[in-house]
Amino acid sequence: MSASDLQANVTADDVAVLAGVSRWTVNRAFKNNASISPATREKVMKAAQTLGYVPDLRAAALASDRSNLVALLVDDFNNPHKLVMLERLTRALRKRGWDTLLVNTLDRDDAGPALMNASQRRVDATILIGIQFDDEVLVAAHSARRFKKLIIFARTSQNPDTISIAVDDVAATREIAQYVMRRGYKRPLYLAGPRTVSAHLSRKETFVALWKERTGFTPDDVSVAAYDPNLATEIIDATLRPMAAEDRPDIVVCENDALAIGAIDCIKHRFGLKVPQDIAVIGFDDVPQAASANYRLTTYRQPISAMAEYLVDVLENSGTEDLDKMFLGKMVIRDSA
Amino acid sequence: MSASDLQANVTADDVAVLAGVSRWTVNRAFKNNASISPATREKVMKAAQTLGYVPDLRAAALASDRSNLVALLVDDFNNPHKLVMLERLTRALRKRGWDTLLVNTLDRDDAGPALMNASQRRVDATILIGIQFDDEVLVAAHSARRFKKLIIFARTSQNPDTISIAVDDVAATREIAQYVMRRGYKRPLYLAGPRTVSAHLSRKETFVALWKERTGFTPDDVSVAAYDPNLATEIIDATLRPMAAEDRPDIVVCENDALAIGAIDCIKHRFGLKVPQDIAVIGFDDVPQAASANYRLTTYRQPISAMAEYLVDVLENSGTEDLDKMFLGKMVIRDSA
DNA sequence: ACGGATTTTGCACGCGCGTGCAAGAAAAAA
DNA sequence: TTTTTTCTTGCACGCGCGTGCAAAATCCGT
Repeated sequence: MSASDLQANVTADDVAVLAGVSRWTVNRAFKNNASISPATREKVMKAAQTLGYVPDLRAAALASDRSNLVALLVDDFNNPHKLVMLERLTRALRKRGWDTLLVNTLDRDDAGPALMNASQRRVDATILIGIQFDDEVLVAAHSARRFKKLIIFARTSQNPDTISIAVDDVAATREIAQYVMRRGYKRPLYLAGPRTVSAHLSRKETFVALWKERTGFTPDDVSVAAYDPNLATEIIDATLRPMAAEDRPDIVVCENDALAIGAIDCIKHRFGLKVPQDIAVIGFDDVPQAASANYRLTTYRQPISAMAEYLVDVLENSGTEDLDKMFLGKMVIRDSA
Repeated sequence: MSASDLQANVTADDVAVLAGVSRWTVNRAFKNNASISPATREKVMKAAQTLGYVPDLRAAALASDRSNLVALLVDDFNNPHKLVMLERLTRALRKRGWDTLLVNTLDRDDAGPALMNASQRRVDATILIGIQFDDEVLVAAHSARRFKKLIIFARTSQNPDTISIAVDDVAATREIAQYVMRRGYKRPLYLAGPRTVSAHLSRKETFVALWKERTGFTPDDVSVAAYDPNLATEIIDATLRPMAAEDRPDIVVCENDALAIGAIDCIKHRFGLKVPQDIAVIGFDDVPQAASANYRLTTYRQPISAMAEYLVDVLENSGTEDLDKMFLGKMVIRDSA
């Protein structure tokens, strides 16, 4: 075997021999705040380099019971906003030394198995970026003590065993509602996604309550089974089709941009109407394509990066205090409403 | 401690005691093809359930040197097609017992560290779903024997140390070129993404060569630094702006849908032209929004699911034969060309 | 009920590293 | 120089499970 031939499994012991130190010193050289002299560290690193050694994080996790690994459970890949969240989260996590296990919750009944999956990897935290997880699963999972931390990202949850990092939906919805009123819209239609257990805190309920309180009228609302633009297109079609032109809503307020985009497509292409002149549309999230010339969507931007950073703060925090946090986003006014 | 109180760290030993078997029998009960009698397995499983035990995959990976874990390196979250690939890959992997480590390659120089990251977790394979990785990094990484398998997904690579699972770009581009000619377009403009090392096999080069061979004319081409619709919008704007109307291309052939969508936005909203009447557009990938009423994009669909399934086949294959595979997709004709 | 074929179960050892402390070396103070 | 003080290094033990084989249990036909 020539000198340049690298072995498949180089361990810290091999490096130790070459560097003339103990195995523990080798591992210390790779730790950040370890007490080791610069000279030794350099010596070790050089030996490691020639041998092609990198520490084995499996063994480290096993020995220390800390994996620096989080599981990200995702159950909806139709919403383009998920890609944004994935990017921001993985970026914040990796920058600060955390790795991410991406778990696709295959279908509605797969949340349990997916959680168990994460549990078997002994991740330090499990993060939910979805909407279909019902609270019962969470309670069951957490009461089994299988998760050090269970974090609901970008969705509020009043489950006490859970840490929720999300935008303040009530404040956001209030801002949206005020904008809609201020612009003089009279007949809003609320387009919502799937109904979850905690629906009484949802954007739809808040909007409807607010509108009724201010105007005395209860606005219409419809919902679809998933945050899928195509479903939005179909339900708006089905809703507007039988209406006389003068009965139509003058604005469709959507729970998020995925729905708003589907709604706009429907309004423009199925009915040949103009947005916002005939029917305005307002979204939530500010997905990348909301800014495109085709949509120019008025929407509400969540501070995803700040939320992701806070999430890592939470991970690095070992305390037991209440870590829920609500963020404020801001409206992005474009041309659709 | 009450009976319903579950300990934090239940090990196979605990379950073994409760079930009255040995520790090894407990772990066998959780293995798929282990030789164990149904009765014992059930007994073990019941004990495991009451204790809330699940096997520790870290320890299993350490002991067996197989992790059933793959790393997915992604360097571009702008292209909506990535979300599709992520979904299909994680689905195929998880259905067949594999977990996924999602690694965000933060910037251009981060490919090396990202690879090392995966290496430290001792993943069974590393999958690249990006375009900016240059071959040198790959060669260096693989020659260090740090990866059991290095798979390039949805992009061809002629690197011999690498397994490439991709659509046959030459065949696909030929089909597209033939379609463009058959429809009578005369002045195509090719819109490409970032130039990689292996550019001589790329869609652009193939298209340009083919067009020249058939017509004698070399079509114009432009490229952008990332597969970002906004960049596509800008470059098309900059390209068309100074042209006399009669000099404009009659079709923009795009390396993928992300660019095509940006091109359409530009053509329609910056120039007020009609697609396809004034300028046609053709894409590649068939992203979800390509089907939307706004775009109705003619494009080429890759068989991502089949490719993902094949990828898992490759993972389960321990042989050393050449595992590269080219897939054929199919054109999806809509209204944009 | 018995001998052999087959299935099921138990176990010694190792996977590679962390923890926490104690011994040793180096630097600072006297 | 000697004594403290501070840094640096070494180490026993354990983390939870897999491997491969041998012992035990079960099965089958007769």
